[in-house]
Amino acid sequence: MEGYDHKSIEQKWKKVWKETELYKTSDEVAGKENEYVLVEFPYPSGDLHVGHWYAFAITDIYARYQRLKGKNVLFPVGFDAFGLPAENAAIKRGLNPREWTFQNIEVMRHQLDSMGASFDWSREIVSCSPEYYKWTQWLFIKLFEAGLVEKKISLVNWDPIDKTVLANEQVLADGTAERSGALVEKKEMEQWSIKITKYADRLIDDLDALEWPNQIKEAQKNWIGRSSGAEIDFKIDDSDVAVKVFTTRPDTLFGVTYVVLAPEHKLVEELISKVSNKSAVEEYIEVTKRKLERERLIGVSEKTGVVLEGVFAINPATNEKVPVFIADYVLANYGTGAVMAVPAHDERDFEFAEKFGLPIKKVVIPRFVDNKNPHVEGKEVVFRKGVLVIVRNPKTEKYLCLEWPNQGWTTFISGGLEENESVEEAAIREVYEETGYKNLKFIKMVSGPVQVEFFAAHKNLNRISNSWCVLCELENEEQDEVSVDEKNLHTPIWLDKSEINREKMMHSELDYVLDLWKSGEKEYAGEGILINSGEFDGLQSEEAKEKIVQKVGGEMKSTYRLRDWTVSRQRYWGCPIPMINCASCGSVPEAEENLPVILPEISDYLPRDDGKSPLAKATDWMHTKCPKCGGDAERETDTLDTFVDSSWYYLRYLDSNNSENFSDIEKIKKWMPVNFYSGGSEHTTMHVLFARFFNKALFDLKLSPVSEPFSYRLNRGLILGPDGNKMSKSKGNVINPDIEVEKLGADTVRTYLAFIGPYNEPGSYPWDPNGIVGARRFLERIFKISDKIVEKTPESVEKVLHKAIKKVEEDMQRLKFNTAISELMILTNEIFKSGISTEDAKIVAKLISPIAPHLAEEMWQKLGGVESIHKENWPVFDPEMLVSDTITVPVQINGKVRAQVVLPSEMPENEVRELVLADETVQKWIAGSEVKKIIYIPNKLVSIVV
RNA sequence: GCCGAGGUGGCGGAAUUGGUAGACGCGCACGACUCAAAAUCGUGUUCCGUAAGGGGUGAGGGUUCGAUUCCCUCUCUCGGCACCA
Repeated sequence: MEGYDHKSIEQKWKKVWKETELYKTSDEVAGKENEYVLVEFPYPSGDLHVGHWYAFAITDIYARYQRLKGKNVLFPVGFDAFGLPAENAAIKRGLNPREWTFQNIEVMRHQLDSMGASFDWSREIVSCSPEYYKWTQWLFIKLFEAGLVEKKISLVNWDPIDKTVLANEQVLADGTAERSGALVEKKEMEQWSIKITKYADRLIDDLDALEWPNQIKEAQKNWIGRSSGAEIDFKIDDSDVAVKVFTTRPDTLFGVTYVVLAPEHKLVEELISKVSNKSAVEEYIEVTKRKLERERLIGVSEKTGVVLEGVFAINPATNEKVPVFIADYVLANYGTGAVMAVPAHDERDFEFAEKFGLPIKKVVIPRFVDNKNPHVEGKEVVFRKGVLVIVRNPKTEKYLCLEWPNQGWTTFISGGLEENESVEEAAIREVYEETGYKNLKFIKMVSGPVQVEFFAAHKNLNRISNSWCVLCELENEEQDEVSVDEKNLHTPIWLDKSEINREKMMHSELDYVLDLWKSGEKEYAGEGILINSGEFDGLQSEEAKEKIVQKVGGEMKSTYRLRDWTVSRQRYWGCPIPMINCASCGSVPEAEENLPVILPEISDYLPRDDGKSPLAKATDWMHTKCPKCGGDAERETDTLDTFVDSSWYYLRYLDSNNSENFSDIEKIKKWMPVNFYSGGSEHTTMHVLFARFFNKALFDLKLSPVSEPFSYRLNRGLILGPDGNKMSKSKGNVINPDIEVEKLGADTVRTYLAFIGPYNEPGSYPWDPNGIVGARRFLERIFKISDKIVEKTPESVEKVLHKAIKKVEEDMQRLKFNTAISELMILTNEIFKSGISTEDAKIVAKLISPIAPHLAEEMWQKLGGVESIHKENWPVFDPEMLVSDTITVPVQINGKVRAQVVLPSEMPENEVRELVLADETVQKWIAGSEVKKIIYIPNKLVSIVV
């Protein structure tokens, strides 16, 4: 028979599929469930790279599988066609951005077509077409009417290269622009902004119900960055103003020793008249202003700041006056722009306090529950103040410990404080009582109190002990006899520092104490038990938080890292913001009947340094009438961030040709939410978050029937160059899929990419030029199955076939296309050994059809199929075929596989034991030893212990 | 620093509930076919060892008849967040 000619096969079937409109999807098919399979629509850069293939062709496998499983599958495609590259090409090469874009789209349509993907092209959308952006504008106005859009002067991210404002999401951690790489500047500009922060809580909380990969959910949570705490007012002494601070640790309020304002804080202006060091304060503000945002972010270096001399804030818990500083470690745009500083319990405050010599007041002590000696229920609970003594012998450099033979512990010496006794006195007394050493010198406190909860076995009671840790030195080794009681309990031993072993130490707090002993005392940022906090002493942090907030009249509140979404872009190639500025009416949306506000043709696309869009040059277009009062007015000349276009496109696919509405609610109801959404991980905190927000807002406006748009989201992996690096022209490691398709065929590229690794994990896989040859070889073997046709499928092949039906089905469902293909390879190898019947070969064609649709269709037709294979149903496996009469079971002896025995399946356990023990190899291994135990896991293995 | 995902042959990866670790593919080696090569087909391929046997899933410990899988400690890689109060 002739060889596998991918070119003619693929051309032939693509044509047939197109002519028969095989993939045109109805909104409803009787008896079929709808399944919406979506891939992020591509930007028409004009070049379909391997990444697009990985996105679309592999998702197509899933779409085709779902179709075979009897679902009515929608798999649409379109173009996210507004954006900077078009405009930059226009500027650089004198092209019209529209023409440039549509030319690219034309090229990409052909490339996308070459995949043989089951797109319903009749629903194609192009976001830069007026038919589409009319509805982007309409939805923008709906959000405006709902109070979710506002124009405000804000400090924005200005990209000096692209000369436009960027959303926070478009600025990288090092302060450079994601697109241009320019160092982003902060500018105050009047911008349109969408209030995504109003939805912050729902955007976090609704994630819980979604069955998405954890990484995506966590990344979104981190990005939104909710922290729960409280806002508390600190009155300024001798005035009627107050500083509102945000804190997550109201339980440390009694430990506040100063208050810090961000240099940009509004109150600073007001307070500056009162300070006696005005010039120093003004200078500091000037200096921090000049520091770039980036330095402030990454700098992390030395704490700087200046005190407002003569200004004091009043701690509402204690009524103490504390100094007020301004310092740039406090950020103006987070929380309230002011913090209460608790140096004892916050690392940054601690650093600052050390540098400025401010007092450090400890109000929380760590609390430990000793898991090795937990409280025993029913026993008395006794509280005490205690001491933990580390005794050093300066001559030997060894440390004194006690061995408790009955419990197997080694501990430091510890005990309770007696009435009117100081910690130091108690330490020296305890050492004397327990070891007889007479001459001890107190050296220092290793730690303040630490609370530990444990059961004191020798006293038969539960203890809660606040213990101080003390370091003492032995002045000489003079020693008295100790009491018999003490002697029976424990023996003193001297250990090297390195021998003091956490494992053997009695109480859990020792980990903490040992750390302090080594590194010295610093701030304790954890939660614990309150001390020095008046009526709240002894409470745990969690409980104290609410009570303290209540007492001082504060308010429990959350703040977010998430900022509102600035959507104005000072660029040409985008969706015009459909707003009109009227001198008398203010900002007014364009009347609905006048939509779309068409993007005018202009000749000069160059962005301007003054922060205005190139559209400001289209004066005819700009001058218009106010829709409200009819007076002269001007159009908004900024365009929308392209993320607005892509925040709703999945709804437009459902009704892409509707000229009366953005999308018909009845159609949306049929398809939403999207069942499967494949995209790039770079969009986790951008597009996916914006789209979720948008859809939620539309849900609240009753324009979308669901509050979450995507019931499953997958961040797909990355295909690297053959050298293991990210593909890039400069590295010369770019694989052009068009060339691979030409050489080996679309089916081969699909198979290879599906086989390269699991699709449901965002791994990165190098393109292996040999690997794709392997995929081609496999398809050639599939093609040659027609040479292996026999009258009746041999039983050995039949069994493998049914196993494959089951396994491929499972793997497709869980997106492990790599193992599905591996199973098909095993099946193919078996067929090559023994042959297969025509009818069963047709099943094989079905199994491969989602992966290699052209080849499968060709095979199907040659085997006598009439209709398209892609209209068939997934084969059903016969469970009978999966069980066999005999099974081979491994025999483990002492955990090692030593023999294989062949058993009839369903053999009773006692017979299995007999048979196994009689086995020759088993005999050899157990000869001379006594069989202690035999474990039989039916049909799995036998384990013998001797 | 916090949060998340990971670490398995020369390589990509498999092992779905604790049950024969390394499926399948690539590469490599040998063989068949060939004057020869390519293609194809076949055999082998975790490491050490001629073998018997032993070691082995980032490291160390634990639970278990049995651990890549569960628990503890540590380590490294990748991703998100980060002077975020």
